[in-house]
Amino acid sequence: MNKPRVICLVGPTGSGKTAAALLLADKLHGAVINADSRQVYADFPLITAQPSAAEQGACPHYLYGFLPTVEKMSAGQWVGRAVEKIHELCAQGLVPILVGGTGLYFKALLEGIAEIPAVDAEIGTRLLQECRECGPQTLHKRLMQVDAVYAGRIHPHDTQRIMRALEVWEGTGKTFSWWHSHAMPEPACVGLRVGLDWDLATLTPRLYQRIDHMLAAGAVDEARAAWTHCADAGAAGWSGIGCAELLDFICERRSLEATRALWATHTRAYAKRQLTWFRADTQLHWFAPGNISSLCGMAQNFIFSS
RNA sequence: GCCGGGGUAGCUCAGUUGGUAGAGCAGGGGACUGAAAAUCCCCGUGUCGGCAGUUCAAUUCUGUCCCCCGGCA
Repeated sequence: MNKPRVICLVGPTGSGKTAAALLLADKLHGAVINADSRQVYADFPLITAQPSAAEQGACPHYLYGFLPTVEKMSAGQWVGRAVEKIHELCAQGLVPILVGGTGLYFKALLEGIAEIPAVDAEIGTRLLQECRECGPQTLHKRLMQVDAVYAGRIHPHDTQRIMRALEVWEGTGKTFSWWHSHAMPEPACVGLRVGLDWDLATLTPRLYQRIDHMLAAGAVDEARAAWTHCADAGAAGWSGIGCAELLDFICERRSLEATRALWATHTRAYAKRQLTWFRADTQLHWFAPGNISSLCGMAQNFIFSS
């Protein structure tokens, strides 16, 4: 059986993916699936720039704004949900259009992500405690003993990756590297990767304007309401750019002006990191933001001439 | 006008018991396998406010001038 064909639309934050996706959906008779790790949160539709109600009404949209702020999403979980949706849409004769800015999610979907069983959360908690006491280098040394290959690829200060590799080792009895080479699934679909090409300097003023629009449209109220639902600053949903900065404003730790400025620089820095990720993807086809029709053409070709 | 406290990297500041200086943030580049809007790596010459003096040597000590912030008038 042939694998489903999907369109993967990427680009840095604020690059116009939402509008381009609607055009694509119209041309291809498609539906949109969110591929953004922040737009899954129900409490932050404005701050994470989820498509508006009107936009979502233009064609079917999935995996937007459904997750409570306390809950975590992960690349693996997301792939599971996305693949399920892809099959559903194909069965309905709709072309799946995956749209978002989370590079890892696309990579996991299109190239596979090791099928590692869930590990007991207690292990992670314990490791983190140890890390606080002894520092990440100590744990990195331990990782070096059990999985020199992976340990050699990451930096001794990269707490997050060291923790993950150690918890997989302790929780499954196999090393992280072992899972990577023995448990890679066949990707569930074939995707055309198209991206909206911006240079940072041109994108930056748009990013700043968008923050002003969000503020004018009630971003502060959105954050206040979210805080009444989840008053835990450490919750997964609060780590989004804008959310954390706004929270400090709400708690009167920072002025609105300073909040706006910080939010802006963090957004810009994030767009830069996204550009770095996407630039390294040799299979990605770039399109000028003003040239969506070419993008649609390539997508039509990919979907209908196979 | 007087008395304090300051003027060092784009910003906030540290420091040099005299041998021309370094952190965080910002900025640039990069990595990226279940937190990825995360996490992490690499990149720092700047009249150390101006001028003069002491000294082999001053950003550091002295004098003076300019500017900023408090307080007193």
